[in-house]
Amino acid sequence: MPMESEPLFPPLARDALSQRIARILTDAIVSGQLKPGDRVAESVIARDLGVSRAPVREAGRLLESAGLLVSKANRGFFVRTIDAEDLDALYELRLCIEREAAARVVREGRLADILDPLRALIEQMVALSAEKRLMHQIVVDLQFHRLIVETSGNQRFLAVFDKLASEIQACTALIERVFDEPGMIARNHYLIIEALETGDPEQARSAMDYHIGVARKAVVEHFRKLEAEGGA
Amino acid sequence: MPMESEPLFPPLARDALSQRIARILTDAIVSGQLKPGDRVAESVIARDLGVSRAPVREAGRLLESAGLLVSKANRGFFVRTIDAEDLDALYELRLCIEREAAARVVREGRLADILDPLRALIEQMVALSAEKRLMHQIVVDLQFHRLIVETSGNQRFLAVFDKLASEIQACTALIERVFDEPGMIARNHYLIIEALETGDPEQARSAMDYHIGVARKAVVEHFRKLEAEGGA
DNA sequence: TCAAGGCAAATTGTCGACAGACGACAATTT
DNA sequence: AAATTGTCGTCTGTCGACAATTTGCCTTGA
Repeated sequence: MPMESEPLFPPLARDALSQRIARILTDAIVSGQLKPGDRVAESVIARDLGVSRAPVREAGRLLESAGLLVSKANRGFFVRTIDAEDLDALYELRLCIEREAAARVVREGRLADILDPLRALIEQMVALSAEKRLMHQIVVDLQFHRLIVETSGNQRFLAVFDKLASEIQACTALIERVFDEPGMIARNHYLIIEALETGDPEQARSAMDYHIGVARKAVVEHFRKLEAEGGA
Repeated sequence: MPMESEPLFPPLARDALSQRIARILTDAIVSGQLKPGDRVAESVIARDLGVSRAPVREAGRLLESAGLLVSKANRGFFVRTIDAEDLDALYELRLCIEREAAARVVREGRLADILDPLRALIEQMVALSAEKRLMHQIVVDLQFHRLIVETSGNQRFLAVFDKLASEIQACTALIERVFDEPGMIARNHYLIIEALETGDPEQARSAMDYHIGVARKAVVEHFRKLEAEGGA
């Protein structure tokens, strides 16, 4: 007899145009087709896609709350611009969350559940780094961190992280290659695992502090340079 | 000669319909007219208010990203339910943010800018506490904390705090009177100010830790009791 | 009596249309 | 020539209508 708890056919995601449209727009932003500050007019998108404006609008709101778009009254949506200061604030928030999440994972003894997946993700990163596929590497990087936050068991942490992650990913096209010391970033993640393995929440916390601190400094500096040259 | 930096006429904020509707719904939720789990049907609201469904929908999305509503596909909006575990996670997140914000305020020497307003807010709280106007007191309480987060200068912190605050406020109708030791909560805020005045970020951090920790425990316990008796 | 299936009401998802708001450019004044 | 005002096209905010989906009820059959 069939277990009804195991859906043989997942719900055939016809969940609505709006979600599909949101994905299309997201891809366009992440891939750099749409650049920060670009206007995203409902009517234009709707015409192009051959749908009415309603689902486009819906998708816009979705991406707005994801932090990828901003809307001005009576003017519609624009791709969110982000400056170095903003990025710095973002990373500081990320720090607060992940620091605590790492400590929680250790404290509640959940580390064993995810050690293997974490290691697998690092290996993926190393491989991608060797192939110079930075954008893809960043995705896996975020998956690594997400897994830790998810395992912390605090749903709120995860929600905030996901929002931050989507914004970070949206910057990928701008980041290009921040630092390319081959496989360095990837391998640095082993330090996090080691700290987690000590079983000491405080060490987990400070390892995460350090790791994110490094990324923060690198990314923010990179952005400051971009602003200095291309800046208004 | 007129200073053009001083606008004689402020921008005549004529919020869109959707914003007004969002406010109406928010009030209904905060005041307890709409209870957690209640259905909020677009069509019904639209009929009642005498507008079309579009702005109601918009308002729904707004409150969804504020965390007051949730939406199920093809089923519409429902007032968000919140359980003790969820509240606990919420307070843990709040802790992470405010702890760091307090430290930042001290570190960047911004305390002097807000000492007076903070004291004024505490006095308001004391007064409201004496009048047993708990719901109003909570609003002022949140303003106190918001001012600190705002002054920290990290926009991300503020954004997250505002979202959390709106959810906390939405629970007010359920919290009723958690603990009523007259003026106790209000006066406890002086401890925070004292810690901030030491100029030591670490003390600021731990004062905030303690303060929010107390609130967290009280609120969560209160909720557990509610669940135990009224629980499904 | 109860389960299965189907029908009807209600509600959301989507659409095309219209009026008002905004930005850009042209016309006008100083 | 610079600044102000008038005009126009484009886009959003809102609307009413239709299609698709869900839910609860009612019928039907064992």
